Amino acid sequence: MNGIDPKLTAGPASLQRSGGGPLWRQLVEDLRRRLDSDAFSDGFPGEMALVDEYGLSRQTVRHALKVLRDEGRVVASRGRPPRQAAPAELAQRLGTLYSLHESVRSLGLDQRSVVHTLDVRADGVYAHRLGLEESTPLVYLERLRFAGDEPLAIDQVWLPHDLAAPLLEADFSTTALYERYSTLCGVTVTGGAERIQAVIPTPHERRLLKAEADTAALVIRRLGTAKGRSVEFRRTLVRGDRFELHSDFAGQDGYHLDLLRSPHPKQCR
Amino acid sequence: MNGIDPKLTAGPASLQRSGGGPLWRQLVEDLRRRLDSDAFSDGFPGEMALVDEYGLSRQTVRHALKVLRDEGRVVASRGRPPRQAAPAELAQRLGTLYSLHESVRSLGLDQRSVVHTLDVRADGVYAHRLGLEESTPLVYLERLRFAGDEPLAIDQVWLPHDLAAPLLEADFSTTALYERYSTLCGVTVTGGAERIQAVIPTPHERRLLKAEADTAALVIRRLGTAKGRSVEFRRTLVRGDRFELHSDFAGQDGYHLDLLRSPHPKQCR
DNA sequence: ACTAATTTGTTCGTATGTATG
DNA sequence: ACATACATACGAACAAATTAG
Repeated sequence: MNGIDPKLTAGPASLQRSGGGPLWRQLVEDLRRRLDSDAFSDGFPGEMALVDEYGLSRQTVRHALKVLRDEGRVVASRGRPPRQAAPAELAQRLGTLYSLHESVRSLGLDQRSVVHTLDVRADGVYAHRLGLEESTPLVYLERLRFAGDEPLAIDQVWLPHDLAAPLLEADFSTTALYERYSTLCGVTVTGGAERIQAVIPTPHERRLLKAEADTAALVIRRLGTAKGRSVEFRRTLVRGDRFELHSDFAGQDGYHLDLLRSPHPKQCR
Repeated sequence: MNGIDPKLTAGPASLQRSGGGPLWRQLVEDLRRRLDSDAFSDGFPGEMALVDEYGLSRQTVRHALKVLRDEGRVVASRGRPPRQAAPAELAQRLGTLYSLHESVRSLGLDQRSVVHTLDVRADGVYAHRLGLEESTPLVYLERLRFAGDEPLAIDQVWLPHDLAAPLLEADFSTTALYERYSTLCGVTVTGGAERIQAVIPTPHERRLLKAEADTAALVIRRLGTAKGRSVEFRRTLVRGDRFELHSDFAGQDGYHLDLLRSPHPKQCR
């Protein structure tokens, strides 16, 4: 019937009434595909528009939209005439690193950063981690992040130069990389993965962090993606004596990185 | 009308058609209460049974059941004559510590443990963490856990003696605390919280773990709850050179503790 | 092994009340 | 006031899977 590959069109795909799984799930996947391919840049369709477009009931459309809202990809509020797409809905709960930022902010502390390096370079290792050729130029940003007066983390970020070139002129002393990546380059990190390890900082790192000799640290490595492409590799070294992860698993909250309440627990049985 | 306090009965409470919030939420709370008070031990009622029992529509009942399914307290599938309750659905995705167990098992490694201590003691600090009087007797279990030949973690557990007394006769060399806590004591851990920190092991701990001098470690402290009561405090010290946390945040997978692929990454920029 | 009954999963239609722009 | 959208709730129908006989 439809000769065009639905994966390559911005319009709606035809849904299978049977055998293709629940209709609402098919709708979710199709809308995700269209969101990723930058359809809806002129406004997300309303519920009734989707009902007409796909030939589904309102309840089914609503079920699909609820999934997208829960994912944070669509925002909605009562009475808004069209629906509002949220592909530029700045970093919501993007894993642990974002919760670090929120944790520090919620304590009323400054989010200062000192930029150590901001340049363009070729680095085969990190280009490879971003899924790029080894000679691909990368924007490299290295900062020392503070919470109030004390240094808390060393942050190293590698970004593809073809996307991140405008950032070379930006000021990162207030730690708003994602905001600038989005507004200056049109790249909004919406997914990815993090790996967290316990390590002992090198003497150099320890000096930068002003940490005691017997202090461990958390290394967080993040690969951030946008629209299916890897757009960020980040390595953050967080002082282990000031931060910890915690999680409730009665609900399904996931993990958050928070400031410790006690100043220096060290072993702290 | 109903002279008996509904909080103390195993039967259904009467729901308020207005003023008591959404009917489905009242249903959820009432079913949670009944699950906690060990009703349904002879089988969870089906959808239609609940429709009759509470006088609601099937959709409203299903809405409530969906919440309970998402919580993991109820499982369901098509065609199964009654519904199946899952209050004894042994440790499903109980946070990071369980994923450690799964990670080691999925690599085909033995889960041996060497029990260092298993006794009854009073410890004000840990009794307090369990929400008990400081003089309350606790069952204390300390094990060294292995994955294959190498030691991976030191595990210390404190349990209320009035619940865990039968465990004093059990064998914990195969690391199945939760299974035995459930079958021998009728206590099934269903919720709780974890805190994770990076630390440097003490020399004693380092010797037990056979770790190098420049190895950091993760401390995981877990407070486990069952039916609203704290039933477990656990401190697990995991070798930082063998384990790491990782997480995808495109979906909402949460964090998992996994064995590292590389044998000794140490700093591993 | 087959059929029929049961039960859940999914979707539709419909309706009321509420909140927002 | 009005349109739009959300939340809730009910009823009905069919599909899919399981169990009972």
